[in-house]
Amino acid sequence: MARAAATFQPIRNQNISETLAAQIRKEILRGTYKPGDRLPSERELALAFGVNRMTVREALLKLQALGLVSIRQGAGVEVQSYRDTGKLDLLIHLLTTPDAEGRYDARALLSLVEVSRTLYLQAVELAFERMKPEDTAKILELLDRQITLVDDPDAFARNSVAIHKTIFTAAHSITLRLLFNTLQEIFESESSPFRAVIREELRGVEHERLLGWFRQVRKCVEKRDVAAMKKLVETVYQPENRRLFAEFVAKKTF
Amino acid sequence: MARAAATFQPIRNQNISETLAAQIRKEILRGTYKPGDRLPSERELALAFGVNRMTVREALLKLQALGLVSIRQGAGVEVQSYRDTGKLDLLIHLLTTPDAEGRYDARALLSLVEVSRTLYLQAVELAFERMKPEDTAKILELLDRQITLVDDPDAFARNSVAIHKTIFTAAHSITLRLLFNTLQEIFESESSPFRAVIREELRGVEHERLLGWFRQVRKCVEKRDVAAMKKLVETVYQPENRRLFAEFVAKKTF
DNA sequence: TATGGAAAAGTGGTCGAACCACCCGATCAC
DNA sequence: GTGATCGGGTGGTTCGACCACTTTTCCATA
Repeated sequence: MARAAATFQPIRNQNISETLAAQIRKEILRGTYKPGDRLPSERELALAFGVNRMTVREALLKLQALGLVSIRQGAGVEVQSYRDTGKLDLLIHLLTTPDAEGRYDARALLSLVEVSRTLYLQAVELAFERMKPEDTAKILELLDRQITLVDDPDAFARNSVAIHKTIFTAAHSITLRLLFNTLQEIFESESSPFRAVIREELRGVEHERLLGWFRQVRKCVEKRDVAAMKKLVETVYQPENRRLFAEFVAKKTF
Repeated sequence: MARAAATFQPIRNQNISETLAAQIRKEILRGTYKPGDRLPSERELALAFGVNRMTVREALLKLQALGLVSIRQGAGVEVQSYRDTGKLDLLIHLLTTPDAEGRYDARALLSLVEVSRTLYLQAVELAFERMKPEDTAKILELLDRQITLVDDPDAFARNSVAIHKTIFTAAHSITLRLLFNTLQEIFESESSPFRAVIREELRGVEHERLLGWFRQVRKCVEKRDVAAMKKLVETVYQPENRRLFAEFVAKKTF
């Protein structure tokens, strides 16, 4: 009954427009189309892909929402420099799309970790200040569950995301919450190097040390000890715990 | 020649689909449709608005991208709780859409200021560590220009955004850059209470004090003095400089 | 009576063709 | 050179139809 379900989840309905968007997005991020270039017209793309123009339109609108292209009636679809106009939703694609040489951008991943650390520290600070009894209860419950999951990497990762989400929720800051929602898919995505690096690093940590860390977190939450909690968070980001990550970044791409 | 242009910029092409999206979005944020409710079918909406179903589809896709609704083939369009699924792009709409009683959400604005402060401090820290000669030059140039604009609130605000953008760029962190891009429209939006509050607060500050602040910033940039710079940034967020803002927030909504 | 499953109705997804609104470059008249 | 005009190409919108999927209904069956 309480046993975790088998987590079926293979099927995914491949929207044609989403498939198209992914394909074009990939070409742009790989550099096939450079900023300033004009994409083929909707009619040409429809012909080339063998789909209806409406479907192409929907795909292009998605790229526009990401800030990858600008669409102007009369003029065509122009590729933009994503550094100048890209939205945060683009980040997951930057992390999961290899460049022309098949390598992933390690500096992008580093920048995400840097910002995550900052946001996490702020979330902790606000949460410990504002959280309500039900918030505390839920965090404690998830922490207790986390300790039982050290042997199941996937369940561990999922519960970990749930803990973070609860902390961000407890901060009662809509901006932080929306930010978390936007970044969440990166943490959850299987194809994201983020998950891969985390999993690899966890492999090198002894169970007992990991359990100890979570027990300490639990104490902090119970006592509402912000300072101690922040220190605990910081330890996660300390260089000695980021060995593999540092190696990746040292190579710039991986 | 070097005189600032008159900054014409009124015209804006109102896509029908964007107009539709705005209208439906407004109803959702006002609470006319609550999480779990189903929106009228695409055919019904098309009939009601007197437009084609395709146009309705595009509007709904935009709302889906914001995380406001979930669309499933066969089932309809379901309104979601934006706290759980909303993306960061939704924030500007939360700030600019009044509730059923015509008031704006001051807590949302407060949360944005809190997060902005944190991100800004991190951007400064990274920028001062990584910025290249051309970054420094551009920042100094914009700072010099800023000092000449104290009498023109609009130009002042615009140049201010440009300065922030350059600092975020100098941080050479793609995550921070995309984050800035996503939040930028809030800072620039005329209909955003953000601009209104900033303008109101600036009105109460003596020119000489404002100029002094920017001169100090300039020195920090020249000497790459991170600590001093961060202190300067902090002064902006100190309570005594947030009087009006605090009053707004105290009323919860305004 | 409870259950399983087929049928029906309603939903979003895709299609094709046509027309409208707009941008841009070529051409022309001055 | 300058400005106006025009035509071709682009995205924006419309229409009507069909496909794929979900939900509901309801009937045959155990």
